[in-house]
Amino acid sequence: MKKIAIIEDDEYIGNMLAEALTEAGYEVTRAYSGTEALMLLEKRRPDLILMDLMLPGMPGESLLPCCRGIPVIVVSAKAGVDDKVNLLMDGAVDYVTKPFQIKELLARIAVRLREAQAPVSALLETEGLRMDTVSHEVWAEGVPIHLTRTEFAILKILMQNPAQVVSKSSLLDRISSDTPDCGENSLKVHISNLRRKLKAAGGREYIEAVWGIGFKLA
Amino acid sequence: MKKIAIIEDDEYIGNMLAEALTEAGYEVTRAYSGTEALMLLEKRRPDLILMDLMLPGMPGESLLPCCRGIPVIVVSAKAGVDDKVNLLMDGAVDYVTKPFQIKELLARIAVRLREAQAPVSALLETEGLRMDTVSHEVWAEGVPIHLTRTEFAILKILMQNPAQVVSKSSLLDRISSDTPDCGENSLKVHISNLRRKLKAAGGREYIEAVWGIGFKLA
DNA sequence: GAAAGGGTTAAGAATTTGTAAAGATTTATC
DNA sequence: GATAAATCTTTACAAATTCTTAACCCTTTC
Repeated sequence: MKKIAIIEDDEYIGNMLAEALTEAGYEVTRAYSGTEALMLLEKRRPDLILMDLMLPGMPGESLLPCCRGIPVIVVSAKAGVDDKVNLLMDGAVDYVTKPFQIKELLARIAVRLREAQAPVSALLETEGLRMDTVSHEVWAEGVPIHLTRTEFAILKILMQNPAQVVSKSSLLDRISSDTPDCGENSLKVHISNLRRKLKAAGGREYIEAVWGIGFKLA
Repeated sequence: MKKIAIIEDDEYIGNMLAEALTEAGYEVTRAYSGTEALMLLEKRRPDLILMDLMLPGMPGESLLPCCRGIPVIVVSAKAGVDDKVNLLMDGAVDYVTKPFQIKELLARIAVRLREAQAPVSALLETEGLRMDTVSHEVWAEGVPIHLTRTEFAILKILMQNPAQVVSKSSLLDRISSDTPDCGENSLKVHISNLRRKLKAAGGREYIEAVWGIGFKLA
């Protein structure tokens, strides 16, 4: 569970934030002044910090350099462009002006927490078929399959339009950047090869021909 | 020099952005439609993307998933909270509403580029391989390896994108700051040499070729 | 039953990748 | 500043993979 620190002296806003964040599944810790915040940073290293600018004892600006390594979102009533620019340049990763919509703040928090984790992958999934368009891997019923560039491109288009008929001309057009010389004849062969590989791994038919129109995934 | 892609069909706004960014020291490339944007992404990997939502041919929402790995800042006239939340959840890293202050946008751009630059850690690790990007040391299965500058740059890119296929053109583009004269032929040789060194130390293959696409770490 | 669309196979053409060696360039050393 | 070492690029060619063509069959439609 991700830990979020709220550094805010206003009781009302602080409570509202704490409630919303707890409900969203975060673990919340709070500080009401700059000195308190410093202790909190040391003791319970939060994954993200929400910081008000006007704090008793210490301006938020002075606190920023102490937060190195932890993303800080500034929540402030100061709406001036120069305020924003200065804070962002000083190390804050985002700046939200009061009054704010809690939904938007939650989304911005999610963005910052999302970034550290999640290795990039783009998964396409239909019944029985799985394709990672980033690593160029394909599985049928969990069995890995080796596809050539063109076969991969064809299957990708079909999987991006599941249960839709894709015309031959549309298919040819969309793979033309990879293989400009591919004609209808050639496409037939690629589809045939693709089917053979899919069946060998998955044990059943995946690509269905729609007479006179094109192809679709079963 | 950092490359920023502007995906915007409005001439006036696009020009203004391009001018401001150029003046701020960025290298700007532009696209005026969704399909154009896709080509641009593939050909010249930008470090950051500024995207308008309402594009001819393709809504920005559909373009977002194709930008994986590159931070996208959405610049839109839609100011609704739900619009923002949806886009941020879909993968955008920030959302700026028109009209906007160019100063603030520049600051937000700087934040995202700052983050991308400061590597999460100086140590890159994948199965069996370890790289210290600061001291320029590399180990395979614990055995130290001496790599040349270009070999190091290539391996670094592959290790920053584990299990992802990196196209040859993208690879060339990203090492061009180190070795501007390196062509596809030369790249083949570097990869070959790199493989030999890795195998001599680690005893197995690490770099895998994906036919017609590029290379990836096994 | 003829015509057109779809499916399969095999083989040669074309493309891409892998490796070695030599020349060109940069960097280090004395 | 000259020489040696290291590194990078080019060239050439072999090996592997993939693409297209062409021929032939089957199925559907009219």
